[in-house]
Amino acid sequence: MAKEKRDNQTEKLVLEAAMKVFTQKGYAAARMDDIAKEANINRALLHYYFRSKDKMFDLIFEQKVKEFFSGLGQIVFSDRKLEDVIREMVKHEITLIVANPYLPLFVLQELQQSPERLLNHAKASGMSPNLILKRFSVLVNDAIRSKTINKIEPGQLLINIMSLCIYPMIAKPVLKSVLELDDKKFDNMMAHRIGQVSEFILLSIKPTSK
Amino acid sequence: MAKEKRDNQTEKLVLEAAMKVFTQKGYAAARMDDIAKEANINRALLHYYFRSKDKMFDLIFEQKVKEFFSGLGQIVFSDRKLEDVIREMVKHEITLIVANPYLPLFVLQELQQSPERLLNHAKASGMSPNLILKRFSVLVNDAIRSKTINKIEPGQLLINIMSLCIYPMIAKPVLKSVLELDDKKFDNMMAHRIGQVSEFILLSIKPTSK
DNA sequence: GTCTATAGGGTGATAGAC
DNA sequence: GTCTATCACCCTATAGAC
Repeated sequence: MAKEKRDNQTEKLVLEAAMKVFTQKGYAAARMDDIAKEANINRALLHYYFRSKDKMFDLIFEQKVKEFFSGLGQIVFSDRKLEDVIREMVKHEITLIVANPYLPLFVLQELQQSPERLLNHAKASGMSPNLILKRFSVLVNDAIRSKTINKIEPGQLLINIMSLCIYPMIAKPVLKSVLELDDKKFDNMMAHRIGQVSEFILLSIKPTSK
Repeated sequence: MAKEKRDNQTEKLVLEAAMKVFTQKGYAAARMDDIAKEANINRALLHYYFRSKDKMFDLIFEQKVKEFFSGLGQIVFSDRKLEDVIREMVKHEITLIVANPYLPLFVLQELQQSPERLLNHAKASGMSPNLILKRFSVLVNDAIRSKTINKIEPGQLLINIMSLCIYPMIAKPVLKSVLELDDKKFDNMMAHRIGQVSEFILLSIKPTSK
């Protein structure tokens, strides 16, 4: 029972351990030994399941990039009006990020080293970032034309939304210190931001002269 | 002339090379050999000037944290009205970051590994992040009381400002791909954002019923 | 101050017993 | 499938000649 029930569960176990170590330390600082210990497993077994550190990393990175981008597509391509789309985007992004605190920094860090990986992986997720922008632009420009919102460049607005959702978690150590929060209070603050950020954005694009 | 004029210039040369390599690759992935080559110098010389990789790193990291935080203090403690303070903050942050593209990701990445370093270094810069927040809160709360702006939590507003300025550079590879920009156009876009972001923020906090 | 050579420790990967 | 032992390489750091 101790040594048998595992089999193909082990692979999953190892992947989770690797995910944790890679995302927290980055590729270069991650040690095969860290991953092995995290999974309560022998170092040699890692190579038995996934030939090399590189192979393991690629597997995880690809999956994480998908997580990072997918979901947005569904929201943007729904038939909701812009205001609700924005609310949904903010809620989706912040929720995802609170559940995966190390994800954004990890993805962005590794992406600097080899930016070309982005396109491949994102496309493999069935929803390219470009498509999302194109659709979002249509929504924004329609809203501008119908005077539902103020004039704003769709690309800038999209950047603003992402920034407001993602950056705070990346800067967690700074913010914890500056705002004098412990981990629990920090998470509460992030949840609180779902409403705050939506309001902040919607107030900004609301037509000035009603 | 080739081997002599250096002397104490070499130290500076090496620090610049180290800064470049460390900020681009992070501590773990940075190689002493990379730094040596970047500085056109022998590997052993690095240890002659700065005993170890760690010592070198600390020196650079401390300086970069200072860059990251200083300047904000002067702006916040000036006598300008909130609107101008915000404009100045945005301009200062984006300008600093465009000039040091790898700085934010580097600082934030290394900060995750050892968050406690933040307080020491930030305080050593003579302007603790906490002080900045305290002062900023006074400005915001005064403006709220005098109906100059809408009600908003000062901490949230500060986070928003930082997010909108810093995140885009961290996500540069993603944005270049999504917005289909080359390096030159990306820098132009960031410069363009100085005005865009200021407007975005000020519109959001502007009193609704004038 | 600057170089070459090398020590010393760590890390990814493999061989081979069970 | 799982383990121990070990190889081969890489990287930091130092010793010592010049």
